Amino acid sequence: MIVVSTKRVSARGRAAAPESGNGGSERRAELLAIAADLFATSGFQGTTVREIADTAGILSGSLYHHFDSKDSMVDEILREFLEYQQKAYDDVLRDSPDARTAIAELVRCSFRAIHRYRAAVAIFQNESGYLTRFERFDYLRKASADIERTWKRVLEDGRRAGVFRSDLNIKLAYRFIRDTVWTAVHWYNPRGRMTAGVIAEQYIRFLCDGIMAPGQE
Amino acid sequence: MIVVSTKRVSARGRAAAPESGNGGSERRAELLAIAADLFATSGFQGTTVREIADTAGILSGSLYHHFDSKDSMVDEILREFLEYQQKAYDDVLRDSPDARTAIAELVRCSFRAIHRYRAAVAIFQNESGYLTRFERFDYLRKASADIERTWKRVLEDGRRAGVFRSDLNIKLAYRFIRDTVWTAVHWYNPRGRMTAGVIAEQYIRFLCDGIMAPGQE
Amino acid sequence: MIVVSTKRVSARGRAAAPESGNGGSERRAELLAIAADLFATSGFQGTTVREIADTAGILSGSLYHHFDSKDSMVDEILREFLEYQQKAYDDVLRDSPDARTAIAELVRCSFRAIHRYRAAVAIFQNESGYLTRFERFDYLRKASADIERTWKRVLEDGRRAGVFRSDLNIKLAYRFIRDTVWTAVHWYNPRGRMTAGVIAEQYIRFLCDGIMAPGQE
Amino acid sequence: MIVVSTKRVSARGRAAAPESGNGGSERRAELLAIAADLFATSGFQGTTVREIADTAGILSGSLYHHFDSKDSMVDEILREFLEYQQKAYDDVLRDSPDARTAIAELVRCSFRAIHRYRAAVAIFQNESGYLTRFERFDYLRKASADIERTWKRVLEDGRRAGVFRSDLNIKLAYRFIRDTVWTAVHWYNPRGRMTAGVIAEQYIRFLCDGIMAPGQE
DNA sequence: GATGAATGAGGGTTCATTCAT
DNA sequence: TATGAATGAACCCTCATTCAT
Repeated sequence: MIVVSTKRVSARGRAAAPESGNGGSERRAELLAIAADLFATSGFQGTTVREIADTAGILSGSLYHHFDSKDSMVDEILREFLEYQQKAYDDVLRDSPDARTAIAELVRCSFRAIHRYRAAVAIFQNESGYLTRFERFDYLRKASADIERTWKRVLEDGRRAGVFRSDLNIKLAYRFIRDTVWTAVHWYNPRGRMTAGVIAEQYIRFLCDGIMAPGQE
Repeated sequence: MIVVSTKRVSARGRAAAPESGNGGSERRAELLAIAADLFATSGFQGTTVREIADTAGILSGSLYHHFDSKDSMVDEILREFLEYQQKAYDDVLRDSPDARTAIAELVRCSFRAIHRYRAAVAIFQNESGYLTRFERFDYLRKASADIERTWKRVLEDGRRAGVFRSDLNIKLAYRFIRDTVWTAVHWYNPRGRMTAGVIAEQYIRFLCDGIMAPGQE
Repeated sequence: MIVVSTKRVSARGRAAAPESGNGGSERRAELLAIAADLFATSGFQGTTVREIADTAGILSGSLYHHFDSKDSMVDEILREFLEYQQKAYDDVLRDSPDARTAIAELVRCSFRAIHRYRAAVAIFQNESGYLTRFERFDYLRKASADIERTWKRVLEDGRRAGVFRSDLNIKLAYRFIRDTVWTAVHWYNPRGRMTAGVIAEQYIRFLCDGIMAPGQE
Repeated sequence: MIVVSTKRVSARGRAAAPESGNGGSERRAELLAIAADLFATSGFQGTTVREIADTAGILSGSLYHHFDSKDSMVDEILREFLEYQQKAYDDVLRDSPDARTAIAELVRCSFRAIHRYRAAVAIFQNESGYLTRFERFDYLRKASADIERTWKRVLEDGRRAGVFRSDLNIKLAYRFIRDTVWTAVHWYNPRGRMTAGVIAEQYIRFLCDGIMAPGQE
């Protein structure tokens, strides 16, 4: 019998290449989608490998033909999202003519991610704290830092250029925006009447102009 | 000092009163504080009863002299906070002369809660989804609805009175505010330079006026 | 071979079907027999899941691959026996030409059960009181009532027909017989010289004629 | 401070003399009665020390001022009953003019015990098997043997004297009688219409003459 | 006599994971 | 690829018992 993959990996070690070279198989993708939804809904720790398997209609042991471990599953889910997200943010930075546009584009782009990678975004929000306890997920910290840098750069540029208030507390503004935008993933309904795009526009308005009526102050 | 709720019976295991235990003792309060911190930091499921006991310097079994169960602990932690919070919100509604003031007071009052009940607020944010799976924690849903009603009433009043923009989407505005305010609990540092009060004022400013410089639009 | 009952849901913990497990496997039957013996010998509460597993040569956790819980094990053990027993009693009622024959057949049939389902009979005797505290085991009460009805019907028929003494206290006679017959399970030795059949005949004689020598009174 | 009693006793050791010399205090007797009832109803293992204490209105730790251990409680309960019972049986043996009378008296005397020491009798029936695993309760085996010897002697005498059937299987007859008589403790109701005395007479009739109508056979 | 806090061993159960088939 | 049986560690909780106050 020819041994193809090794997948030894003492728990929480690095990701041993799953089955035959890459993550291509469709079954894999299905399983990953199922896992992502469950992780997003019930939490990573709150989801058992058996639940994933049950939902997929197989036995829990069979999942290990596709993935090394539960950790590998989140890992893959998160990496895919983060790769997309970093590229998207970079594009915004490159293409925006001014800070006003850039901020708006970052918001739009974030809501697009919420739409496309809903489960992954939720997991990133909820489980980063837990996962970064393990070396394997150190990259989550780096990803957060990258995201933070992107937003702060735009905010600083805008303040310097007189687009944003001169007394703007960058750190606080960043947190304000980040929290309200990303937390939206928890209630966003992809099949609801409010599309991600519509919500994004409203949020941009909130962020830029606040909620007061003109003339009120 | 707030009077705790204590063992209201109901699902997830009969709540047999632990021997002699009651709501009074100081030890109880200590243990509860330890548990709250751990739940906030590591999640409810991510915290083991042994960890709580270890941190308290006793054996895990000894915890059950004071509490019926792990569930009872979160229950008590959450009830204390919610009781405080509901009263605080009611006071704001009663005492605010206009919507502008009311919104500002709600924000201040929320940040005071974040300061005083940091762990409980974090738990309420993070674990409501999980806990409301169990009958015993149905009241969390009700509490969320109460909070929502409070904010929305103020927003509607303000819009009607012409204080807030006439095209304000109440539902969306509520979520925008709620998410950014309450999520702050995750990074708020009670010993940091930015006090809860200072953050509150800045957030009020963001919410009311946005981040744009005057004249920009 | 009797078809087992298997996980009918109901109280005392949700009965989540163990992975893949079903009513068919031989391993299951082995494990059930081991558990039954231990429950009969040491009591249900007096038997630990670890003891069952040790006796079976596996780890305690592995039992849960086959059964939902300790409760499920007794449940299955008892249901199999009761199903058999009810059918057997019904057959006697249907086939007996007169009360004398019927009583004798009921005794024989009970001793056959003691022989075939020794452990289950002992558990039914010893643990019904404890188990019926839980909703899940309500059916034990019903089973007892069915058995009682069967015997009493025969006793009443016989008294009416003049086969049994006209002053026979049915209720007391039933208890007298039931207690002496079923309690025999505690000392009956399936490999002893006295077979179940022999004991049954002697017991029939005791019941019908007493122990006095003819002419004595 | 004057140390009066030692009560060290490594678990399941011999009974260290309880408090100041004897078992006289009334509180003791109350507590013992409570424990006996619970042991009889819920089993020895099925009764927790805390339940006993709760029923008595004290904390579980406080029980240990009266008794060395849970074991000591059953021990005392059983010893009192057995002492009474042995004396009673001896009296019967001494005073009965013939086997017929002796058997009847043994039955009456057993039902008197069931009435007076109901809980103890039930415990002796149900828990002997478990308790005799421990050295401390070896005397239970001896007590059973004594009881057996008493009955068998009467049965043998009666058979030899032609009072009982000449083909009587002594061993089986003993078990038949013992089981039916002692098991009655499980349903006997001291406040019911059927007094222990009445039941005894009926049982004597069953034992001696059986249930058949005269002339039937 | 009683309390209240704690111990320490053990109970039933869960769950990620392994592996022969 | 999947199954089914098993592992082993950990989890929440129980309970008899101890002991300072």
